[in-house]
Amino acid sequence: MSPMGHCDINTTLERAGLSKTSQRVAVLTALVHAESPLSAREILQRVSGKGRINKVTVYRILASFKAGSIIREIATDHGENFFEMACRHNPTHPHFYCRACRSLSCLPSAGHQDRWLQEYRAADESIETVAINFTGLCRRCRNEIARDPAGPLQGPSGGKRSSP
Amino acid sequence: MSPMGHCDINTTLERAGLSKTSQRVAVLTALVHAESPLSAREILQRVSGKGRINKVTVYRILASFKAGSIIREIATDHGENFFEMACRHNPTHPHFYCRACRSLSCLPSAGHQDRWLQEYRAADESIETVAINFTGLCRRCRNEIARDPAGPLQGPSGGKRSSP
DNA sequence: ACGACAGATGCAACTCGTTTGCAAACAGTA
DNA sequence: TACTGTTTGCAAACGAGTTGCATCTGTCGT
Repeated sequence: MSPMGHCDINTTLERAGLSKTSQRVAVLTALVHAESPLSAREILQRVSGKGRINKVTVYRILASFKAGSIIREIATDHGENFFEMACRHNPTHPHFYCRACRSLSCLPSAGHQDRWLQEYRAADESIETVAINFTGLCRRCRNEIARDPAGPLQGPSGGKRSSP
Repeated sequence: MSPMGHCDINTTLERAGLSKTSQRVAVLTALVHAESPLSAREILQRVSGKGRINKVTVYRILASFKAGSIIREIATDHGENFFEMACRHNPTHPHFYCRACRSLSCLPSAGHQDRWLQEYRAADESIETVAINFTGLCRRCRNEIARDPAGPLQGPSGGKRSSP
């Protein structure tokens, strides 16, 4: 989907002033190769195979990456946040969040987003980021509901946790 | 700031098919009179004075209000979500979230928001809501940092929880 | 007004994402 | 190689939000 895998791991870490540890390389690699934004949990899963790494370390690495503007964080209802590369190959764009399966996907850029950021920044220099988030049901969940309207996936409202 | 207080409590509850309990009236009143979106915690505080009410009840009431399209929910990094009236006196608009004091405020509507919702809906009917969220430092926190750059409020990155 | 019943509330305990404190492991440098 | 600041792992904590269940309360029919 997104033109990923372009960013060099070493260069990226260097430019952010971060030393090259195996854990940071692993997390960054996972993010660079991700087809869509990843949650901390997903990152931990993908990285656990290669070498020993801890949940806490993942969170700390993500915090340092965000501090170095290597990645962006995308908030969702439900508390679980997602992370994606913030390199020039991946300009800011809207996201779509499925309230049923709680997956996040990227939408084509509306083009306005960075322009807005500039405009609003001029008006009030404290603004640092813009996020445009769409919510609804992804195709798969919509079909699932059509098949079983009484299932665990309710209408545009419903409970928060989908799994018991 | 926002032209609130216009919505009749009874009518609003009735139209959503919700019985008129003292707790629902209290929560709805708090939201109608709020000058900016409120978190569940803030709602609980404001409502605790008037009659007995429980945290869980607040969450359940908010869920039912959202189900009835009485309110909108605004997600933030940090997991704490905010709620605001969704009546016709308060059309959808962007929000600004201060990453330091974690307050949420309303921004003037860019006008695009509802139009976008229509357009994207046409392309993929599963989309239900759009959210436009700006992040940064509010005026107060910016000044605070200027005064004490080594204080608890770091740069555009930093940790999440501000309190110990 | 009264009584019954579905729906709403309170309480306690829980889940889950995220954070903190501290000691052990590590990287970069002298 | 020894030294020193950084990074990691572990366990425990935190806070928002949720669930199960017993109790209470609107609402509706009489």
